[in-house]
Amino acid sequence: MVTERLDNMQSRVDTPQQPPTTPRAALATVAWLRAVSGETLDRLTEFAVLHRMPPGSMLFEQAETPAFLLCVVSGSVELFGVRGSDETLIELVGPGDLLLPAAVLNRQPYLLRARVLDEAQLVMIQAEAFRRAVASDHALCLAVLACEAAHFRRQVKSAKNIKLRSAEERVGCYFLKIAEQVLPAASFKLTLEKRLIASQLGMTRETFSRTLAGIGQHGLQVEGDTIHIINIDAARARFQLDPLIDGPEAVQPLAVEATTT
Amino acid sequence: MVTERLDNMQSRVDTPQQPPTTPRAALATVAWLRAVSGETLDRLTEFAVLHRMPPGSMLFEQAETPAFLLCVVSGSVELFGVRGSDETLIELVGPGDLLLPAAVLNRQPYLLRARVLDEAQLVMIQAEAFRRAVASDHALCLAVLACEAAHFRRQVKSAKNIKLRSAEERVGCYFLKIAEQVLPAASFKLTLEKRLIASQLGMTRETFSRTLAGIGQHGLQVEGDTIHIINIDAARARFQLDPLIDGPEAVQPLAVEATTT
DNA sequence: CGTATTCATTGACTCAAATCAATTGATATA
DNA sequence: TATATCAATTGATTTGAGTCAATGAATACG
Repeated sequence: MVTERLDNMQSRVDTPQQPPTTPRAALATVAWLRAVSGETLDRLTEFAVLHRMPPGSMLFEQAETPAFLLCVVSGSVELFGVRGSDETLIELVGPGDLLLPAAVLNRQPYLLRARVLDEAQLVMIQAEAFRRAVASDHALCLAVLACEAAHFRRQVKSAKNIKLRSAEERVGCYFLKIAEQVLPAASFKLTLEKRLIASQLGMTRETFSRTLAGIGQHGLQVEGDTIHIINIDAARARFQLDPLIDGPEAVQPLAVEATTT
Repeated sequence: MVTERLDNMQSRVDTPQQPPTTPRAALATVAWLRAVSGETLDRLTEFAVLHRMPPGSMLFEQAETPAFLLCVVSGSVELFGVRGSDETLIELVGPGDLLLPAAVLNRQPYLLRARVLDEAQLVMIQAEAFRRAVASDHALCLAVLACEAAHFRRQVKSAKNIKLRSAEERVGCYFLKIAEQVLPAASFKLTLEKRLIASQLGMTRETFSRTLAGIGQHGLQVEGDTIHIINIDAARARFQLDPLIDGPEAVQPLAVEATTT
């Protein structure tokens, strides 16, 4: 029995036994900032604050102009596209990830609404301080580029998932992907609320709920928030995972071959 | 009567009367590379080639590992998500844009298939040379970051469009957006094939075709590839453009306030 | 405690959009 | 000129998925 929450998210450098208490210490836990100099991190966090926010906290609203760059240290944040009273989950962001750095860099309005899902620690860096640091520190710029590249690829995968697969296939692949990860466990629990999975997969709660029964016919029995892996081969036969859709997309620091010049 | 093809695309620095004949000259036409030093552009194009490709040419296939970074100088390129014999248009790329730089930077497989739409001139830069240049030149790194940020935001907008709007709304907003841009013209022509618009908007050709009749009831009469703006207010009333979905998303070079340090 | 409130499930029904199929028109191609 | 080929339209039909509504289960709360 394993949980799947972190599968969608960035891995931490290490498992911090005690949470960081300063912005500086918090950034030190972010894996993809490894190559950035201490001085730059000092500069970034000089006027930064580290906040702990309870679930449900609104971090920013769609169309707002960013005042801060937010970095998730722990917990998780949901990013919604909003239209009137409708919300659709566009991205789920976890430890080590930035919240829409593209908007902050470009001084453009946020395209999404951000709300805390699991109680989160967040580093808040002044937007202008962040821009200046990116503009003046090459290593940071490279790291942010890698981060942004990962975000882009996640979006493309999500678009392919939604445009190329039926609702049942999306749900089936979502479960099968987790099942493959937790094998040889015989079952696993969902850590995400079903309404969020449904929204992320581009369907209504009801449709999602209904497809669960259908999934049961293909080796994955759903019982509440527990999924029992009854027949993995049947699931594999019905739902074919595609690494170009279902594969993980981690932030990769840019690696170049040794310069022979 | 105005065409709309370029609306989705990057603007050129200037309108080059004669097309560039060397990779170096080609990169000089790319607006967002303005701040990059001539030496770096020289280094980038040292082993680069400038190719002219006819419509239909396949540039790379999904799952391939990038050997080159491709930069579109003129013409346009379609990027498809592929599943078996199904293709869905994920992005349409025009002059001045890079083809999936994220994959090239990360040495990861392409998530999409690239095919020439309008005869295109392309600069092909060795992948490793590109990575080295980004790793060693801060200005280039910043420029690519801005480019990648724009791509990310385009993807988010597309996801919101598809997940929050009905098929008719997507089509209506697509046309209305162009109509607003060409006003006070009374009509405009589509430069994109309808099947491509349909695919980009996440629907079948047939559905797209049918919605055209419905759109006609709201002030936008479709006749072949010409759209007549009969009643712009009716169209505005039915299809509400949202800048956070329909707004343009150009590559913006990072600007920082003057350092007062 | 009982009582809201939120989430999940289920049923009945509707409807939007896909599918299948045929036709037209336009553009190549032999 | 006849013949493929492909894009677009249109009709008939199916179906996948949304909507509306009711219920149960779990959790929060006064």
